[in-house]
Amino acid sequence: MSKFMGKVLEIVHMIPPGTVVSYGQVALMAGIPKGARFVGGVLCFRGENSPWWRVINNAGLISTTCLDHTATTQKERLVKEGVKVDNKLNIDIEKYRWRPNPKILEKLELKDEYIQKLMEKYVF
DNA sequence: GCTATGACAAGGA
DNA sequence: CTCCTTGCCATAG
Repeated sequence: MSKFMGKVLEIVHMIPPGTVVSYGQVALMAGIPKGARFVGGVLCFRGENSPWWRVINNAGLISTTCLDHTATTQKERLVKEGVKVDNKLNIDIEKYRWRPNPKILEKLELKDEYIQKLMEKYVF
């Protein structure tokens, strides 16, 4: 397991139940500002032991194509945690988005510029 | 080291 | 919001 894979999984494990994050957010927190696509690959390959269903795209839609983790399964898991998902797999991401504490960001040993972007984009 | 690939993102229409 | 195009990154082989 490479260091980025570990980082991504580590972050996914931190996501609290009932909240969701976008691939781009996870990628940014992992130190890969534009590696959103890579996040999906990691979740498909190593998603068995991670809450992969709390990760959706920035448009608030479930977009999994992984045969082992179907969209319907993801929807059910989210609904079970209290997240509303309509028939079109649409989620009010801004309402359920996870806003990580500064302590967590600090723990990830992120560069200041990444923290700045996270604060501007998601927390602030 | 190079190419192809993927559960994406951002910007324009 | 939807649809299309372009750019991205790390990984696998």
